Amino acid sequence: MAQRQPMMTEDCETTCFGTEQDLACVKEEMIDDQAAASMADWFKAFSDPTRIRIVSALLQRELCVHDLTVLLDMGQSAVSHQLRSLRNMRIVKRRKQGKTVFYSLDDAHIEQIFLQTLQHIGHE
Amino acid sequence: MAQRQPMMTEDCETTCFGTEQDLACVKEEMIDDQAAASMADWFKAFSDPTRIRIVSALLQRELCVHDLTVLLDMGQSAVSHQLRSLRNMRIVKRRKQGKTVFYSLDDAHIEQIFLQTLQHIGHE
DNA sequence: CTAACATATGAGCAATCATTCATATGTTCA
DNA sequence: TGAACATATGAATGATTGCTCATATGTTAG
Repeated sequence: MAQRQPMMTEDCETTCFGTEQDLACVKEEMIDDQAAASMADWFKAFSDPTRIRIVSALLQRELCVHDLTVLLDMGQSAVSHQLRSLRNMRIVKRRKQGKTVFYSLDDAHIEQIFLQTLQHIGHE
Repeated sequence: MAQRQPMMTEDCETTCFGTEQDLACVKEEMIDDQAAASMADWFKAFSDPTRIRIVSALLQRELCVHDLTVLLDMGQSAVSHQLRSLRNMRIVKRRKQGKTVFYSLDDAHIEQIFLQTLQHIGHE
């Protein structure tokens, strides 16, 4: 625990390869905290099976909430909650028509990201 | 709550656009549950700022655990725990050299995914 | 062998999350 | 207006997560 302080000075040049300068250089190129948080949030939006399935359905066409509950075989409230977070992340948008609310994708890149990831997962 | 049963039969053709057949067709094309879970897990691996920062550092070069703790300004245990989950997801691999363990990326696609996402987040 | 070091890991804890339940809002139809 | 419907939302709850603390494992030097 108290080994952190002495490490910074000299040891690092001997134990790990690279000098302090090299480390500083890596730090310079690293993503900043805010960007890291944004990026994590973006991935987090897709980090749940229910949301993945919703996006997968909406990739095919616009759908109302009820149809999504049927497709996902889930309660209306659960679907609605997830749609809200997808909406907050600007992944999904809504269109109201009478009593019904239709949801569709709000981001042109999603299909590409989706297919790319599917392919990546595919060969495992 | 009890409105789900009657919905399935006729209402859907009137309230939401599309017939039951159309819905069945969407369901057919939807991602299956297992693939949805895999995909969610993959995204989950990148859904935390600490892991994003680790990957960001490793994108530049191989690094030992200690150097990562310095770069991230975090406790050794926290970094080690996150490295383990990245390792379990095959995002990161390790190479042992004496006392030191060096980590590096284990997936060629990560840089592409990373840059693509950064670009996506960028214009907001 | 022992001491110092580098990393890994299990338990505990606070925070976040996904779902359910109950209810609210808003729309259409009679 | 009132009833039925479609969706949204707040509270409660169980599960998961990310971190800390303490300690274990493994390595090297003396």
